[in-house]
Amino acid sequence: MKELISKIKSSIPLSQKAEEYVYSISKERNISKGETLIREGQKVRKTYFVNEGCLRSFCTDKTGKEHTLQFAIKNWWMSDFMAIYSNQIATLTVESITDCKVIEFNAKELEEIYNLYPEFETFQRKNLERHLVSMHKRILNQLQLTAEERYDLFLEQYPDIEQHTPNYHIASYLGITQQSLSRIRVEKTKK
Amino acid sequence: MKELISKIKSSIPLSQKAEEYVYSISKERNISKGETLIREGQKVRKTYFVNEGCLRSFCTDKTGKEHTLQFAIKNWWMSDFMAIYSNQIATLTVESITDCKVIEFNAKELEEIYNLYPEFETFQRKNLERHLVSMHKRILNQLQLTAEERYDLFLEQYPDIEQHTPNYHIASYLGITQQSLSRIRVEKTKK
DNA sequence: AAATAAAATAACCCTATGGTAAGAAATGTT
DNA sequence: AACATTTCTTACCATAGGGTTATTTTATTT
Repeated sequence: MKELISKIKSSIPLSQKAEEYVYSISKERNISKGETLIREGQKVRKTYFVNEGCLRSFCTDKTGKEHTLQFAIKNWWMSDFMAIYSNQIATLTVESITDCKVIEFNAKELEEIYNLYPEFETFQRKNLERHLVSMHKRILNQLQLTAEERYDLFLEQYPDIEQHTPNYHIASYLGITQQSLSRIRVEKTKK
Repeated sequence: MKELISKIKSSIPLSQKAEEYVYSISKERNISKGETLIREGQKVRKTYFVNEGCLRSFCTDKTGKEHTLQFAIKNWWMSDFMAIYSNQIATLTVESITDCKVIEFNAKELEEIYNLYPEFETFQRKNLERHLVSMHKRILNQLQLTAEERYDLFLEQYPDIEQHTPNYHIASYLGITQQSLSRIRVEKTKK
């Protein structure tokens, strides 16, 4: 819990009571590599804050192919936000691609904090802003960069992920096939 | 202003004072087609709420090609949120693609409402959630749909935009060239 | 209505990426 | 260490979409 609280405290003032409440509704969990935290088609009850390791969210299309929406590393939130915010069944699956330390929140209880402690709503609003910025950048990158440029950027943004996840997950994040990524990687070593 | 207030009131309770404050810092503006509201490279001072018409935000790459990030129709906010939330110079241009009625806010003053009226922060948090959901969907569509499927979806989501904007803006939103979109449209009429 | 400008389509060929399948390399398991 | 499984690479051809340029259509201006 330390991690989240220190993160919160550095960005907004948080009262003793608010801090205690956050403790009371959260649960530190050690997740081992390959666990599924949220499953497509089921109700989404949890939201996760990553302290260590990496989570991945993806959807599966009709042909069975996976498409990675996000990798969440330290200090990022992860859930199926489409499901939570629109009150629908999960369309995403969330799984751990490394051993992780996460803080688990019940999504409903997290909603209720806002009424009790407005300072927490400020914290969450800022997280949403940060998340939105990151999604805007992602969309623009997808529109204007080549697959190779996107891969370079990915390596910059997530320098630690490459070692921990198979390349086809990265490919599915970049919007290309495993084979195309392999080709790009090979050409890179030639240069 | 009526529009925004009614929108706010339907989603959250808003005190008389908060309502008056929102009035005091906002300005109704009639925008004619083709005006530039935010310009790439300049400081971003304004955020817009669309009551009528349609705004478009886009970035321009090294080769001069435009990439459309968003179309904003009734009840959506528009600005360069990357610039505002990261306190940087605009990388986007925002222009009107039809005559519009918008409510203009000074972005800084909008920040200050949150301290004065926490109920406004709730409103804004919900807007951010809605916006985030829309971006997540957009990314997943880009990853899993063909250009033609994305175009079909676009026509569903923005049935009124097609008549008001040149096709190359739509193409730049879909991530394809004007010529490819033309090809898709022609094939569609054959079917 | 004529002239001009802007947008859309068409036709060319080219390139990046996809699909499939097979083999090589790496990793995990007994 | 041997085997099985997973992941990565290679090679083939197929295809969607890009770049360029020309032509047609539509919209705008005079």
